Amino acid sequence: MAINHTILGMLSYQPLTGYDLKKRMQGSSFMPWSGNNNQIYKALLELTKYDFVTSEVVHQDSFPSKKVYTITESGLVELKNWAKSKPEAFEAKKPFLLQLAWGDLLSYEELDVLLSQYEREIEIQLLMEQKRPATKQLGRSRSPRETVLWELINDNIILSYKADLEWIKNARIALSKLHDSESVE
Amino acid sequence: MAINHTILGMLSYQPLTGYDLKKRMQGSSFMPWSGNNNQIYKALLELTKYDFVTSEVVHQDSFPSKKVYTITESGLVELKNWAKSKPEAFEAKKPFLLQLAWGDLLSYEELDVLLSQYEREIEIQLLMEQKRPATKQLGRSRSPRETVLWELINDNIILSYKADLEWIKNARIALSKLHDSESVE
DNA sequence: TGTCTCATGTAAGGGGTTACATGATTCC
DNA sequence: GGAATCATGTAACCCCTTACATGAGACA
Repeated sequence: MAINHTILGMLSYQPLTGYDLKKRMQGSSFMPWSGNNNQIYKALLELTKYDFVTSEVVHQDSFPSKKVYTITESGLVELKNWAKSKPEAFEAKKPFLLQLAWGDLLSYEELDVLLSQYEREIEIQLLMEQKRPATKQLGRSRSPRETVLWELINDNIILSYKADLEWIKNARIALSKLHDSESVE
Repeated sequence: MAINHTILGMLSYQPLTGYDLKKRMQGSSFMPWSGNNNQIYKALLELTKYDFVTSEVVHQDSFPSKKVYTITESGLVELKNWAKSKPEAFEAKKPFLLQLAWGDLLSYEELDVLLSQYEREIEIQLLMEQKRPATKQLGRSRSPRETVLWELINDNIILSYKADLEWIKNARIALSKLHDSESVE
């Protein structure tokens, strides 16, 4: 359950409430969760149970009371151990590839519409990613190295969109060439 | 629920049993499901309910009886409409990026071990993908264009691994340069 | 008056996973 | 004798999502 460790990670910068965590999660794209209440408040309960975090209720005059969570010593140890643990390969869900797999049911025109729609979609995602102020949500950098790490994360996301864009452009060319050669015959 | 349409797609080649579908799903990497019974037999029930497939029980002497599913006319229409529907962008789950995000807790040595483990992991995935006989599981090609589509799908998967490999190599270089510059100071 | 922000939680349900259950045959 | 293949299904559980519930203050 990486979401628990991700929360620990965010708390390693500073104490935060569930509400804060939710906003940070929603504002960052390398955290693959929607940042819904259900997950976050449940995760905080679990982290409390394992003594990885402690919480303190803070009363506010003009706002509802909030629970501020702070990472513990053993929480930091857990976070570091997780950060060192053997990495897994990524898993991609690409429903577009499934559509393409049965694309032979479509005409060349329909296929090209499909491909161009996908191209535009990926372009939009890429632009949104490039506009986004990187990883600023996660607290101030603790070292120059940490800044580099965040840039690398950002690069990875951007590169995966760029790779898909390259691919789709070549795919469109390949299919239009095939179309031309077939209409000549 | 793309799995239902994926099953329709596989049935568009030929009638198949749930067991056949499971094996095909497990043998192909662009279908992001484990191909477990629960999903497949439930999906077949649902497809039957909507009259997108019909089934026929075939008795066998040396094996258990099997239910062979056949796609209907309306199932084919549904499949084609889905194939034309507006494509979504891919979604990637990259737990490694989450680990990297808190990588500043590690030493340079620990970080490089982590990066090299990831590099090897992606290399292994890439090799497995390149060894795999593409999309041969899904029935014989119905047209030259379909063959091209399958090659494109295969390319996409391979390219996404290659893009990540490129990235991790550059990441390691960037971090080792930073390390060198810091140890000089 | 209505919507937004702050703030914590619960409910219902979809989608996915592994493991279990059964039972014959085939291959080492 | 033991594992693998053929074949269909169920059970338990995890993770994640949207929507609901409450309730005050700010802002237009």
